Amino acid sequence: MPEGHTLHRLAHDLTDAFAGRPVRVGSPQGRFDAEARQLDGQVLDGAQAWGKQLFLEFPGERYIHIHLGLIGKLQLTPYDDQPPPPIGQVRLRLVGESTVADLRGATACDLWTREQVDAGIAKLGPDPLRPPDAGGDPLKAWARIGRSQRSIASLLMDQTVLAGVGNVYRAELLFRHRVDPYRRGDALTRKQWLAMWDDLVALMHDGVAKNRIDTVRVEHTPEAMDRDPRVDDHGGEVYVYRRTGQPCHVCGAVVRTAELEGRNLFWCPRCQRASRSRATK
DNA sequence: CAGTCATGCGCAG
DNA sequence: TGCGCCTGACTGC
Repeated sequence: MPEGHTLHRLAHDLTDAFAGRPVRVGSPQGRFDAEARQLDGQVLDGAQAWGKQLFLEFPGERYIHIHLGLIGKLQLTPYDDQPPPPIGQVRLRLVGESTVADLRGATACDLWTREQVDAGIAKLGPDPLRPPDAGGDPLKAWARIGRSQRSIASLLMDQTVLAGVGNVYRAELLFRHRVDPYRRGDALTRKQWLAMWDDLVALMHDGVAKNRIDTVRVEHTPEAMDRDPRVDDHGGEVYVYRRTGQPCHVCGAVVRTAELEGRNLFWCPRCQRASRSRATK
């Protein structure tokens, strides 16, 4: 679930459901209790995402900073009469007029000052889901990528290079641009990078709108190819992500996987032919 | 029904 | 480099 599109979608949905009115803030699990008490009953000003970081803004320049990590979820549930009782380890619960939001399993849920938010954002690279003049400048990422000997696969997942891309968008972006995951950053051209960025902007906006990651072009959809749709918990239609051992939708070669920096990498060895300058990490 | 693994990342060692 | 976070879908017995 949580790549950048998930957090931006949550920011939008939270603003819709809670902003501009008093919100009950609690921590049924207890771990965020002291902080929740300080915010309980205050008006939520709004929610914003930057990469995979989510910020809920309260009066007095106080922000709830949330990072879902790998297994975290922020679940919004509409209710009519009474909010349903919390289930499991709910670290943060927001209750609005007709919506309840429950946070479980997150890596981070802290109360931050404006200075902490600014410092946190300053560490992040540009976010494809932000406007070019407000944090979405692809040249800031290129300044790092274009002179790096590290692999493009490693660079794409480095949130200080660009913010919001996770393992699915990484694999799919590299496939769509026929780039070997191990190609060195400095072996890409500026033009190639800008084309990848533009594609990422479109893919991730589509992800926000649909709340899932679909990356196959129209000619490679299940309907167009007369094949079965994807059925696992990921759900989206993709070219290579978690398709190890299956035939590439484009060329039929067997999709490969390898571990890189503790994460699985997926690619088609034929469509994404290895370049001469391959990085080792 | 126990075990595995996952769209992430900070920190201990 | 490996663990913690501590959810939840899927797998194999």
